[in-house]
Amino acid sequence: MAGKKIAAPKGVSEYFPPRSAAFEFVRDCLINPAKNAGYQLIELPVFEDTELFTRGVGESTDVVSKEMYTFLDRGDRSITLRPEGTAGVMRAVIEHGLDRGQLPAKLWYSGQFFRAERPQAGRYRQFYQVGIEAIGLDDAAIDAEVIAIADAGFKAIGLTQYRLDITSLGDAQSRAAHRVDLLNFIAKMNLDEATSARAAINPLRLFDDKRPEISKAMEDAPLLMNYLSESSRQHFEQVKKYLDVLGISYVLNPRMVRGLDYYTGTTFEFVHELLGAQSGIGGGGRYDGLMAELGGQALSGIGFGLGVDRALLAAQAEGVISQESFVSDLFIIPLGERAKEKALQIASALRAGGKIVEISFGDRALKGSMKGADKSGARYVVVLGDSEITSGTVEVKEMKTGATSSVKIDSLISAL
RNA sequence: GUGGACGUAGCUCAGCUGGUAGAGCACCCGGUUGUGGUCCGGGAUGUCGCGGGUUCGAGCCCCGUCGUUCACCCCA
Repeated sequence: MAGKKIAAPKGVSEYFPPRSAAFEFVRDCLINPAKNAGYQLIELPVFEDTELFTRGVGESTDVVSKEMYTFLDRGDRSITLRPEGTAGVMRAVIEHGLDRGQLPAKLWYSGQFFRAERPQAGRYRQFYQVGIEAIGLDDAAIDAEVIAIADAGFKAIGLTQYRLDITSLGDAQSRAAHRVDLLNFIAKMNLDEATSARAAINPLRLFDDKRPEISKAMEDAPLLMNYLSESSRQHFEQVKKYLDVLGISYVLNPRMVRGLDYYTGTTFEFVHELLGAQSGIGGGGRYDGLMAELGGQALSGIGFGLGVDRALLAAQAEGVISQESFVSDLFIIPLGERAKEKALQIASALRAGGKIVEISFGDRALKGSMKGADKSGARYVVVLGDSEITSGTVEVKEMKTGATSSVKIDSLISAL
């Protein structure tokens, strides 16, 4: 009869009481600024045709080449659990013509994402993200607004010990010009095999290498920032100006690298100071070629993904989440069968009126039920027995003060 | 995928040079009839991650495996 215990799959993040309340709080903090800015919900599948990611995110990226959960479904279709959100949103926008109305199309989403990496502090195989996408607008003001929305979410949580890194990856011409010089520079560097292989795929990656000898050598490497075309440069100047107007401080980081191939122009990253190696709590940027790459019209886009798990970790590291226990309005303790039935009726009436009501079932000892009421943080407690039912009156006890007062059962809702 | 640390009750952990398991918190019951938070008394709980080996005997030693964790790679 004793079955073997089944554990959760490796590396997933799970939230259960009491911490789940903090998770919910953090997630809502990150979502609300998007809603307040007029973004609308898009709810998408967690699995997609594998080709969406190989084409959209880029075959050469680590995410696609070694971190995807890919499998064949029963119809022999290659399916992949989504490793990020933007590609799926673009697919849906193109498929359902969401780009046919007034632009920009402004969408937000939240949910689980999947990457088959080795788990680590703040890095899970299933993780939660909140994201937004603004599609079809080139105005630099939207870049700043998108960044501001992310920033507002982190501020709503109460985070202060983080910084915003921004840079511009420029347009195609900017990057092509820079790439030639960068490859020449790297060719003189005498790298080990694995590293030069990475450099061949995307030379920008070397800017991100944490090994001291590499990062030292890269100090003199040519920066993409100095190769920006005139239009890219102007756009970026505008973004910075709008950020200044918004009072959002940022660090210009020309060595910043993002892991997804589709980024162009403005890119940014929020980095938390107390988090250890996986310190990115959110990031995003422009992806002006993605729509066309996926078969849609050539529209630009900008968006972000924010890590709910990491934001929660950051909030705990900063100690900004108040230990707010669950609080119900009323806790009813029925004594006896008749009282149990009455309690069910009272509770459903009060709940219909929007009150949070719990009933202590199971015929526990009164003392135990009272302890349960205490633990739940209930504001009021009512003990319901035969005498209360016949009199139609209960003693309502306020848990914080211990004071009681008589209330007609029928007028409980107004008394609470 | 690579490397280090760890894996004992629900949680946090103790367990000396190998001799068949403990504390605190939490939980349950009680301290005279139906009112919590303090205090006192009592109680239940573990195949010591799993599998194998060494040994008269292993939670303590060895090997493997799974998991957790930290770092690299990479990223939210």
